[in-house]
Amino acid sequence: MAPLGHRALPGASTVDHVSIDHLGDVPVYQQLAAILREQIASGELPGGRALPSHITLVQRYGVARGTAAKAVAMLVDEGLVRIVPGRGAYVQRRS
Amino acid sequence: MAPLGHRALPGASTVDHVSIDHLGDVPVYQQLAAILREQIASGELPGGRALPSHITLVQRYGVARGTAAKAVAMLVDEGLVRIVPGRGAYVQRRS
DNA sequence: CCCTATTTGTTCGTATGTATT
DNA sequence: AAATACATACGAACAAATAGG
Repeated sequence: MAPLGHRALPGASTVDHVSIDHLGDVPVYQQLAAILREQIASGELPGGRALPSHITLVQRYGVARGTAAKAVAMLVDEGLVRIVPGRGAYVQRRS
Repeated sequence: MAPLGHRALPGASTVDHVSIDHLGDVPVYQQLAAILREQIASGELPGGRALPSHITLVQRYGVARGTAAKAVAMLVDEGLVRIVPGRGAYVQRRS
């Protein structure tokens, strides 16, 4: 069994973002949720702003769409994000 | 149990919940396959009806998704169920 | 009104890694 | 060692809602 792609994410583009560790103990969807949660907390993703789409997250972080959806779903459960059907995911405006 | 013909509401599930024994000798996926097979045979799951999704089976019987998939795959092999990709698993219409 | 594109949600299939028996 | 079971992850396909042309 091939020891899974061990390549260190070649597209390590301008680290405007944190990379995902596909080999560590922390699940990918939890890592991605943590990244987005941090961007919300820091104001990089302010209230009312749309989150990157699933497809964008897939391209930007190298994860599967289902994994991206799972990460966003976590933020929805936490009340940080609101889904608008057919539109996208938006950062909740805090009162 | 499960008196046929007294169904007031279409979606009202008779909670005749058969439990899975995770400690016995019979593999979980075989137990689950037997449960579904019985529901098909009894008409509780008639021809054309969609089987519960993997996720539903996970929540309802407390098994892993892979185990639920394995159980459904058995019914497919037996010709009792037909898979429609992206849709779900449907009970075969018997002639 | 119809068509297309975008986005989210959900489905099944499959593979991997780990733990247990 | 082998079978079983679970969690995670990726891929592909279908559906519904929305928006714009």
